[in-house]
Amino acid sequence: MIDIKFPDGSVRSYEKGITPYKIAESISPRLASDVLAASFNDVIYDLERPLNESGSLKLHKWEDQQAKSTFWHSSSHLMAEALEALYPGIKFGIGPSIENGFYYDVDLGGRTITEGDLKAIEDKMLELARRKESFVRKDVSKEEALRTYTEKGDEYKCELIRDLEDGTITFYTNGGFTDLCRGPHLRDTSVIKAVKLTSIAGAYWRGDEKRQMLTRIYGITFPKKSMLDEYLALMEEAKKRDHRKLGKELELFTFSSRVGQGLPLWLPKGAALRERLEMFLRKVQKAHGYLPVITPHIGQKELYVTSGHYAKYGQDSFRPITTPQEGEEFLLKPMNCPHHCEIYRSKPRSYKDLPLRFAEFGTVYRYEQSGELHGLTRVRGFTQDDAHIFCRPDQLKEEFCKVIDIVLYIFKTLSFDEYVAQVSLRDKTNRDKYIGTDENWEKAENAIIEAAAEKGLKTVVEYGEAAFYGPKLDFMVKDAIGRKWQLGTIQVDYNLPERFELEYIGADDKRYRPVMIHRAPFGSMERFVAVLIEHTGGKFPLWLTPEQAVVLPISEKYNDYAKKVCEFLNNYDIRASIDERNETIGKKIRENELKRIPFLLVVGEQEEAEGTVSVRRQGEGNKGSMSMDAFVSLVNEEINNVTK
RNA sequence: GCCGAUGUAGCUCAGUUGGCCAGAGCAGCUGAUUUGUAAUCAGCGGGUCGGGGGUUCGAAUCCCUCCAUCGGCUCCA
Repeated sequence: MIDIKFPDGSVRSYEKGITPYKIAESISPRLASDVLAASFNDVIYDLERPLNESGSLKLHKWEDQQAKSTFWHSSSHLMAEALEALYPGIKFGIGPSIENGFYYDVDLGGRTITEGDLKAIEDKMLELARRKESFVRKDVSKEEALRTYTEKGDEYKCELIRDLEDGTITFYTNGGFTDLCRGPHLRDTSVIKAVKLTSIAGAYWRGDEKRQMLTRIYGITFPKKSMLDEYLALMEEAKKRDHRKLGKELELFTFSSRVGQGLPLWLPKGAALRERLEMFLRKVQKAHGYLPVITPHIGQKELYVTSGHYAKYGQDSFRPITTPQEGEEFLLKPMNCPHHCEIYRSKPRSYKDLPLRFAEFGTVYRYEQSGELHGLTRVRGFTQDDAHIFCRPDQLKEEFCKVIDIVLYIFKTLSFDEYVAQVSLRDKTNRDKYIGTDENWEKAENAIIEAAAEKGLKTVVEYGEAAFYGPKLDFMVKDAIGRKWQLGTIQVDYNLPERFELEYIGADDKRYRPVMIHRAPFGSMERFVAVLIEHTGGKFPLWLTPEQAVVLPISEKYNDYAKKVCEFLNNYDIRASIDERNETIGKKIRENELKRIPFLLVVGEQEEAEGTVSVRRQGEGNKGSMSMDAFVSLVNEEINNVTK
């Protein structure tokens, strides 16, 4: 007998060799039908894999990530089975589960698959799923595994097997398809009820651009048809919120192939929005002791040779700008830090001067690969809400805490209510990758961890994700429809102070090296505006939105009164305009609703007589009429509630 | 940069066995209408069919090339 401990702490005894599925059955038939995978001593197991020792067991239903990943991994095998049936001789790369679904990389020989073929593959998958084919696990020797795939002529699998250790290799079979796989898998295919193959793309074998390009087919599956419908509805919603689409519709920004790829042009409304965000941040930073500085868009090549960026990125980025002066070369700045280091160096610094916090909305240029450009989220010219804090090592933690305060204040004001912070630390097994002393790293990593804990941040720690020059803290927010975006970052840097030989004079009159913190709560104005558009669906908060109200005269007879209303509001710093086109009131309402203007003020005979406005809130309909003063208070109250 | 797809009016999109002057809706302009909470009516103007080259009696349609966009891969100081 073996003892199985459950998450609630209870322990039950079972016969040795019992499977997680049988255990689920012993608890309740309902559980047995819902359970998709199990974790035994924190390792994910097949439900049919015998348990031969005592340990702790958790049964995973769909809600658990472990269940989803098992479900999708099995789905990728199901897709592979369907593909092999439809395209005999096809070769397989890898087919893992991913955050939303799964993919499989395949080599079709000379054939191609297009979007039009996906339906047939989906149908085949559903047909196979209904056969209730079991996933059967089998241990094989390395020799046998190699022989199987050599016979099949699948060099990709052979390569994978060669990297595996003998004795750890397993095959899984579902129906007529057998795959090299460590598992785990579902009991059988019948629980896969809904299938959607979402896209098709090229992907290099093992992510190496010098190697064979395989065809990657993406898909997602669910245990219920209704879940697929929900998922597709969410995708639709995401499409509606796409910042590229809304940016065009709301006239916020555009691109021109004549200006160049990845170089956004901000239209008047977008510029107004962005400027307001900058003002907001400037105010917050001023209150936190930041000192605004301004630096040029270019710098001599030597500056970046000193910083080390030229050696690392010089060949792959914008090339130097030459001048009539022989040998003179300038670079577009790819970052603001070197300039800020030179500001630090502009005069001797005392330990009493620190921390120094230099802030700049600094526009930088990076030659991103053309295929990587995407709307405003990935561009070649962008403006960082940058600042560099130069401090003493003993001030590091406190400064970190203060930066976290700013970031959280921003999230709160802009209603990003869900977020996690990722702490990126060194890869402990490979210290050569990093510069700086162990002692400093230790100090910095602890400072970050402690600061995050003190501020009550929900964090995940990632080892090996630190930059070579220091550890960092990145913020990921969840938007209104649950998608995750990376925004702000806070990074510790020991490298640049060293390279620029930054110093301060200590209390003992000796020279010391300051620590530098890079931080950008938005990341960049471009990226942040993109995320804000997708988060709000274009319905920006009242204090931020380019146009707060529009006055709609019922007919041209009331244009004069509308003008009076508009001027009144403008006097109170409310951003209002008039729609005095000769159109029906219905049409004006429709169009201004679509422009997501928060307040529509209808005025006609009655309003003119009473000196009122009839207020309509975007998306909420008619709110009745009120005096102009009352409307001003209504707006101001809403704004003050958010930004105070 | 690589693989695949796409590119027709300001916007959304029709238009392939290659064949009269390339279409629609919305937007725009002109006029009528003077409107009470999500599209008033009529008329008019607008397109190097992404650019360039080629095949053909004839190209939006077929081929080559370049550019841009989209989905991925790789990358992200």
